[in-house]
Amino acid sequence: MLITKKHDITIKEISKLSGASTSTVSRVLNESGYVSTEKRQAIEKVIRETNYRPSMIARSLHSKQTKTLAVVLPDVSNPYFIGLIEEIEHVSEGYGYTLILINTMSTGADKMNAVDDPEVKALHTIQEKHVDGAVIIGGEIDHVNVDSQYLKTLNELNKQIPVVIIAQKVENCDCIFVQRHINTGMRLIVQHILSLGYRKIGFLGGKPGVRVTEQRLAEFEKLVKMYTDYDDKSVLLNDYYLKDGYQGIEKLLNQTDLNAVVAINDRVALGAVRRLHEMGMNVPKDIVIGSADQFPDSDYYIPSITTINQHNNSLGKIAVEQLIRSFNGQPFLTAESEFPDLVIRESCGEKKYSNVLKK
Amino acid sequence: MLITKKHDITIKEISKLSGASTSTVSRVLNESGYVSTEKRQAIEKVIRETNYRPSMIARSLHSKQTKTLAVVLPDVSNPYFIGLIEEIEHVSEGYGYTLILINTMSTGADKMNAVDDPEVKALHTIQEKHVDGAVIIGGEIDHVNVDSQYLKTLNELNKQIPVVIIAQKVENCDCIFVQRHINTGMRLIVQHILSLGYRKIGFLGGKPGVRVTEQRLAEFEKLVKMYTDYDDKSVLLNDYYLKDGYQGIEKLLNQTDLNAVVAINDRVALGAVRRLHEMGMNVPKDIVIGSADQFPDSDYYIPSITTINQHNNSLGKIAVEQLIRSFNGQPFLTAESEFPDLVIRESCGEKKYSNVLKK
DNA sequence: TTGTATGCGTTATCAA
DNA sequence: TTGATAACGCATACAA
Repeated sequence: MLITKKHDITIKEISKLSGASTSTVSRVLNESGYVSTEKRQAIEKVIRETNYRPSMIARSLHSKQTKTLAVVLPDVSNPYFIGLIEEIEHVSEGYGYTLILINTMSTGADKMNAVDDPEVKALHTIQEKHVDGAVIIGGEIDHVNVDSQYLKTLNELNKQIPVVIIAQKVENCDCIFVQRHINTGMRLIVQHILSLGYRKIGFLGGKPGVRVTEQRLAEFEKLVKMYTDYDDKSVLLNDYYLKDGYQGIEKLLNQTDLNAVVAINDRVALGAVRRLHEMGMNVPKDIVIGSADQFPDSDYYIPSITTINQHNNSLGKIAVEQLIRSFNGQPFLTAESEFPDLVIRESCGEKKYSNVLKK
Repeated sequence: MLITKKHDITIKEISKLSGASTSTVSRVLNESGYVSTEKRQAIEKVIRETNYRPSMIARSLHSKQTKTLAVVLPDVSNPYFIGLIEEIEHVSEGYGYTLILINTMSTGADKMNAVDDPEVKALHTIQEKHVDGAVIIGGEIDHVNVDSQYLKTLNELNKQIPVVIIAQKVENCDCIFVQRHINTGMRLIVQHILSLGYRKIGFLGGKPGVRVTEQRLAEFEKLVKMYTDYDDKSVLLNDYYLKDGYQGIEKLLNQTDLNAVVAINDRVALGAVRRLHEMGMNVPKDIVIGSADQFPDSDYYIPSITTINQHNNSLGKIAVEQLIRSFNGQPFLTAESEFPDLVIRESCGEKKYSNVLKK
């Protein structure tokens, strides 16, 4: 059974059916120029009856804009990205833009050469689809050493359409950057734990070679060195997922003795809490776990996670607005997200636990 | 500072620069027809140097296909949908299709009239953008009484492009449906709890008026009535989120005495577990909580949630493949997801707790 | 107030 | 093997 879909109705047919020229139909479509009430009503009637909708693609060919934005990210299943997508979608919709979503991790292609690199491929797709602007979140651009081929492609794309990147600024990249406060969040959580009296503090999660992670680690080390005898065995980097907290915490505790751990985010924290539970240790009684990056739902965990609200979603709004400004030829503002907040919950315990300095 | 983006390079300019006609350039672009090695190399050189990429929108105007699929869903922050998006993205990418994402809840518009209805609007957008096919997940179509205006729009869209809906089949809708096993999952979890010996079992979460929820509830009631003295006070419907489990469990226990609860999904289950914890009750010792729909990560909760793996993601793959089949004029297969599996974890306890019939 | 003609970037038909 | 040219659906400049 071969399915034959009905031929799309065009402005020409509306023109014929209504006895007006295509120009006149176009005029009522765009509410531009003068059209007699008589003709207008006839045309509107036909449009209604035929369920006609002008083709955006034909329109785009003429107008040079597609009213479409692209969002590129490595992993839609990551809560950090999901919040951003939601916000970007919401704001874009408000401005009349539709979203194209590209999940670069989903390709699973080996990164053998530039052509097969999913991120480079994503940029090519963007160019072909002629979106009006693009938001890029994380991925290659987050690396300490950004692949030069990727960077080149990115800069070329940016010559054609405005590209906003949600990440820490990269020197030789011409795109617009929207970033989070770099060290504030980490400082807040580490100082909280130090203030509670803990002195054997570890760092868990995050990928080596990723700038945010390296920067957070540096800030962590700076602070911890200030107040404790720092031991670099108290650091374990792996990745950002639950399993990394789960597996990592055990390794970390085998390496060194700790009574507090800062996890790179709530997922890693949850993974760690779970493993500790299985090992017969209670959080926060036996060991406290804080997180440097709040994810949704972690207030429902047992224990709930003491963490940092980085106001990630505000980045999404800012990103889209920078794009819109760019369309209008307005200068972009130097953009940073809202100031991070410490969110005190259960996983680091309460004041009462901290009357004595915790060795 | 007004940003002037560089004029897009077109096939014409490649033609000029390479000294060949646009036809010839088009031929090397599409590897169609014969082109002398000499010309081909000249053209390829220019393409490389100029970084030229053909405009998909101009191509689409001619070819009548955009190589784009639309995905419409109510709420991207819902883990059930995220898993599907991920799968749909992955499979689509494999077939060379890009995704447009429409999150109907994000508009927040009041559903006062059909024109402002975000879901109807989404269908209009799809039509305008001339995507090749659409996947619709949940939303209005899930309601017991589907809005007639919406249904009409949906059927009209389906005349123009293939539309796959991931939901239980609706009688007067002509689209292709891809569905989950209706009652199997609920049966598995209820029978598990009954088998453990519990006899005072409640039902928590899900929205009244939504078909999946009503069907699951019906199945729940059927089974529970078979083995226990059923009391309709043991049912509380509200919604699908954490807060619904959190708030709902308390109300439910105020209504009636229970020693087991089936939650509509893992999020609701987690919300309930958390509230019970705060109320000083232990899960599973004081009360057991099972879930009818597995979400990611619930194996890390404390306690981990005993639940049903509905293999939701397989629906995403099936949906895209139905679309592709449709493009090729192949008949669609009656599609159901994989058979659900009971996932025994901690929240319903273990065998040892069930030696005696639990009143 | 309305209609004709042209162009947008590409592909395909048809000659050459 | 190659190059004009028409066509895709729409918007606009220009005429009428």
